Amino acid sequence: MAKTLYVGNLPWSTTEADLADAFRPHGSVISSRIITDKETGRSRGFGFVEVEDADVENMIAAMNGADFGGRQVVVNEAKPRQGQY
DNA sequence: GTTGAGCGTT
Repeated sequence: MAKTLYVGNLPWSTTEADLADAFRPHGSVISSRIITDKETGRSRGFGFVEVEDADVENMIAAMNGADFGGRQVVVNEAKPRQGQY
């Protein structure tokens, strides 16, 4: 099983690989995604990380407020999206 | 060559 984490306050240059690298040591990362602007292609400054259900709490505790590229990232459980059930 | 509160694609 997996859950999705919302990651905000990211530097503009952050990539999905950077997210995965940062979260991997704290739990099982299924996938990572950076939200980019459809019109400009630039990063919106936030992303999502899909991790194992059992590691969600540990991931948030370990990464929420952590220093990432010089900025303190915000990590929370993502809101449910349309079409999940 | 910019910005900074906010929840994403099939």
